[in-house]
Amino acid sequence: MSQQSYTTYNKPSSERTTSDSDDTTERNTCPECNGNTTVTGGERICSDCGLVLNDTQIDHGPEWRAFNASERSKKSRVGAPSTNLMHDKGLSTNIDWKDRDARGNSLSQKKRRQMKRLRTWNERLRTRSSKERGLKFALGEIDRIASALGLPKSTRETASVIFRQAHKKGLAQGRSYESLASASLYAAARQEQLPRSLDELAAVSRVDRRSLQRTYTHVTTELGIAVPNATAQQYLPRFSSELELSDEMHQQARELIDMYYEHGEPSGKTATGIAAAAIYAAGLIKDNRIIQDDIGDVTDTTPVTIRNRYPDLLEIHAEQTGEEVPSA
DNA sequence: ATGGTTTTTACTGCGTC
DNA sequence: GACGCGGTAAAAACCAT
Repeated sequence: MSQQSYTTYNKPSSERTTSDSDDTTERNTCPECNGNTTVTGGERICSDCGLVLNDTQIDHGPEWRAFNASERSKKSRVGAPSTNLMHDKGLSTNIDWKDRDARGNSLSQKKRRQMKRLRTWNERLRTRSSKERGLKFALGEIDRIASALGLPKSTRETASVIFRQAHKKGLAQGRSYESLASASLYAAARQEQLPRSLDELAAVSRVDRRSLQRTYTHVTTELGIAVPNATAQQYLPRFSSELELSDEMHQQARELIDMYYEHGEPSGKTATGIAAAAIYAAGLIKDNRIIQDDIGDVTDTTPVTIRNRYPDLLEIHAEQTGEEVPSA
C-alpha cells in the first residue's frame, strides 16, 4: 500500500513545512495568482485558484521509474534526456506497389524506375526495423491519447517504456498495437499516481473497455509490474480542479477520503465513486453543496453511486470528530 | 458458468425556489 | 413547474471461484 498519498492536511498551508525528505509535498507559487501550490498525489495544484499545473514538475527527476534491475541500469545516462517518444525520426513510410499516382493514373517509365528504387530502399529499412514500425504507430497513439487526457510528458515516457518492454517480450502477439499502447498508458498513469479510469481511456482510445483491461492485466502480469489500485486520493486533485473547488473543500474531501481508507480497505468500491462521494460530503460539511449531477459528470459516476457512498463517509466523519452533519 | 457485490438505469415522490 | 435529492427495483457490470 502506498504510504505516500496519505499525507494529511489538518493545518493551514502557511504552517506546513517543506522538507526534502517529504517528496509528496513541495511548494511553489502559482503563475496565475501567485498563491501557494502543493503537489499532492503527483498533481500540482494551486491552493488559491485551484489551477492544476501538470507540467511544472517535469524533469525535476528521472522521468520514469525502474521496474527492475535491468531497467534501472538502462535508465542511467549521460547528456540530454533521450526521448522514448521518438524512434526513427519518421523514416518508416509506406509506398504502394501499384504503379499509380495519387489520382490513379499510371506512371511514366522514368517514374516507375524511381519508385522501384524507393520501394527497395524503403523495404530494406522497413524489414530491418520491423519492430520500429509498430513502435511508431504505438507511440503516436500514446501521445494522442495522453494529450486528450491531459497527461504530462513524463507519463508518456513511462508509457513508452512499458510499451517497449511489452513489445520486446512479444506481448503484442494476438493483440492490437492499439490496445497495447492504451494499456501501457493506463498503467503508466496509474504508476505515476495520475490515474485515469478505464472509462476515460476507452473514451478516447479506439479500444473498447473490455479488451483494454484484458490487455492491461496481461501486460502487467507478464512484465511483473505490480501497479497498485488507484485510490480516491489520486483522483481527487483532478476532480477538485475540474469542479473548481475551494482549497477548503478540497482539504475536507481529502480528509474524508483518508479517514475512509484508514477505516479499512474498501472492497469493490470504486475509487472514483469514493472521491465523488467525498466531494459531495465535503460540500455538506462545509455548507457548500455541490450538486450530485455535476460531481457525477466530472467523476464519471452517477448520482446514485454518490448517494450510496456518501453516508458512509459522513458516518466516519462523525465518529472521528464527534460532529454530526445535518444531512439536508 | 455461477453467485455475490457494486454500479447504472429508470422511475418515483417530496420539498423548495 | 423545474430542480435537487432520496429511495428503490431491476438490469448490467464486475470479480472471484
